[in-house]
Amino acid sequence: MILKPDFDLYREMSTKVFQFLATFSPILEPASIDEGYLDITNRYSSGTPLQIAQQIQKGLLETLKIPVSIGIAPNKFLAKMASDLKKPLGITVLRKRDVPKILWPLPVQAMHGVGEKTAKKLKSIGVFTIGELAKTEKGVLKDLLGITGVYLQERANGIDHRPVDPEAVLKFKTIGHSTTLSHNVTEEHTLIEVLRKLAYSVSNRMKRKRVVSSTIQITIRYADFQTVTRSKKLLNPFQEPEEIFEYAVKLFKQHWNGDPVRLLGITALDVLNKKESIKQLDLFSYEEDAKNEALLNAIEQLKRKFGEGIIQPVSELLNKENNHS
DNA sequence: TCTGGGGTCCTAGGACCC
DNA sequence: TCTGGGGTCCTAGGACCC
Repeated sequence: MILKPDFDLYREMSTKVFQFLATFSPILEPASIDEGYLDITNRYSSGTPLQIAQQIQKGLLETLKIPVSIGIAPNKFLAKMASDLKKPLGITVLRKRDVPKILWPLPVQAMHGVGEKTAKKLKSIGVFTIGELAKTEKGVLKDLLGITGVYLQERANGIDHRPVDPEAVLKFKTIGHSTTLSHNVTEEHTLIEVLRKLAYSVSNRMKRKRVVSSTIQITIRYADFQTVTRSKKLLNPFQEPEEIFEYAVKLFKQHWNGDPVRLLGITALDVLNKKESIKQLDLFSYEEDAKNEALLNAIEQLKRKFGEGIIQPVSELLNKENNHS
């Protein structure tokens, strides 16, 4: 039976699930529409971790008819791995001391964060399992994969210092919309009309979330699936649909090579809370600018007289006193 | 498996500055 | 006229995830 997806419904259910989870601990970090981390350290009054997990699983199944799998572990990585071990309606405890026995025999691809490309690179140096990854020297992995390699090696050893961050949802960085066209399109005016619709969607979402952005990006996917992104940082923050449309069209006309297009997208990068952006403007009002200039001049003079070393103490003092005079 | 839509994080080169 | 060593910002793309 083929059904149409209904993302409004999924989002609504997702909100209910997270509201329910929040009753167990305020330290809740949604990781996607259907996954999240809950820090229940110091929440033992509600029961043991296993009892809490059972309450969550039972509660969600009975009230929302949502079956979930839960991983209980000392950090985010192990919890995620644990939740994947038993899949429908599982509860899995993964202790750090059990990592060698449970995780190490698994192929590297089973690790959260290792995809096809990384697995292939690891294979090229003879690393096939999580255990082999855990025992590989960090320097070797850094050369092969950069900082990601260092993180992966730590995680393969059960180490993950990332906190569960309930503020993370508020720190979203991009808002974008894209659409795959029903057929490949070559007519410019048709493509521009698509950009107009996308611009309005992006603007709507930005307004709902009360953010502005000063960097716009467009995505063009050609018939052969080759995908190109082009971005531009602008002088002033934007939020209005007509602004977004105008800049998007500009970028599109500059960079479209005329070939048939399969997908178009517009994304606002580096989005900023509107309140914060106003605050920043306030800080740099003319009056403040004048004060800052006087301050910078004073610092310059001190630097000339006493050398670079004077800068640190002065700025620390200013921070401490919170008094620019 | 001929591939939807929404994201995050990391890398790297070039322009520019002191 | 060219040079070293340190840094930031902007832009484009890759890998990965749900």
